[in-house]
Amino acid sequence: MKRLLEEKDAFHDKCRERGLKLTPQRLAIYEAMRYSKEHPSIDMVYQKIKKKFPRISFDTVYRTLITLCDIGLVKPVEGYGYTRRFDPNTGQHHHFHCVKCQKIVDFYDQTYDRLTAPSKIAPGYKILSKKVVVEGLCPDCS
Amino acid sequence: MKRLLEEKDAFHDKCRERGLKLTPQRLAIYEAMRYSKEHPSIDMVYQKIKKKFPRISFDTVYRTLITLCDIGLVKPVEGYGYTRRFDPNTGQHHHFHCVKCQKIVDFYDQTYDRLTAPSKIAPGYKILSKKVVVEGLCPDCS
DNA sequence: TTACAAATAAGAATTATTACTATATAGTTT
DNA sequence: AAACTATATAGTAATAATTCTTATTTGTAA
Repeated sequence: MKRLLEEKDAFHDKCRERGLKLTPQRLAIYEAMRYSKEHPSIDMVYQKIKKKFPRISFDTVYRTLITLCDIGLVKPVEGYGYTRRFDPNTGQHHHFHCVKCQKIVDFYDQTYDRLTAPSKIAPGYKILSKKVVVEGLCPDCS
Repeated sequence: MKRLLEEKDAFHDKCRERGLKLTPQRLAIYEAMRYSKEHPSIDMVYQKIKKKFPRISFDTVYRTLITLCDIGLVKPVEGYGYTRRFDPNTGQHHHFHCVKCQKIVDFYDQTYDRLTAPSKIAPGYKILSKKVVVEGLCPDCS
């Protein structure tokens, strides 16, 4: 309970900081993302939110997810040509993609975290993030 | 010139092997991909091919790129929610993505190539590929 | 509590992706 | 070299994803 309140406040502060209004829709979208594990698409979030806000528009969910990316509360997930998906986990981690069912699984690995940028792309390039993407078949599909 | 012929033959053989017919369209699409450096989208390939084959349909380009992926001559590129793009480089390499202009740059790094799969995702998961994706700003954008 | 900038809903427009069908063609086989 | 047949293609239509427009509503700061 305390944790919930703290997060709500963190979100509150982040919005304030950026001059964004704290609307119920925006908060609901953030919370739906925050506790999701499935790296949802815009439509998946929209379907979930609709249960609480039957009158919310798809566009609001769409814009809000982009906004949440802009302020760094969620991240777009790298994908292979299907729908865009989002990740509430903004910390350093890596992804496994199932090539069959398109499931995306987070994993943590210190070796991967410690990778340094190769010197070849260093000069002129400003590096913002590095991550390892593993593809294969998940236990359900293999 | 010799190299060109060899590649044409390699393509020829690969098609034969899979029971695919060697059509001028298919060859043109393959060659357009083969010598591209920009990780083109379906539409980029279509626009290029149209100059040689004004009557080619978008669908043919679309289907052919999927076919080329199926037979392993090109690979879909991991992307962040924009249009699907393809890579003629099927060897082990890694990508830099410019977050501003969406340019994708190949790079090679032996340390990255040698990464092993973390034990956490080993049991049950069948790993097919691993690659490092670096995001940031390219020299033109930074 | 009022004014105002920002956010929303609703729907339309745009762009991307995929599917369908009649015709044409590559690669045989006769 | 003519005919055959399984694919492949062009043309177009359908579906899905993304973005824009406009009128209205709502947080927030004064």
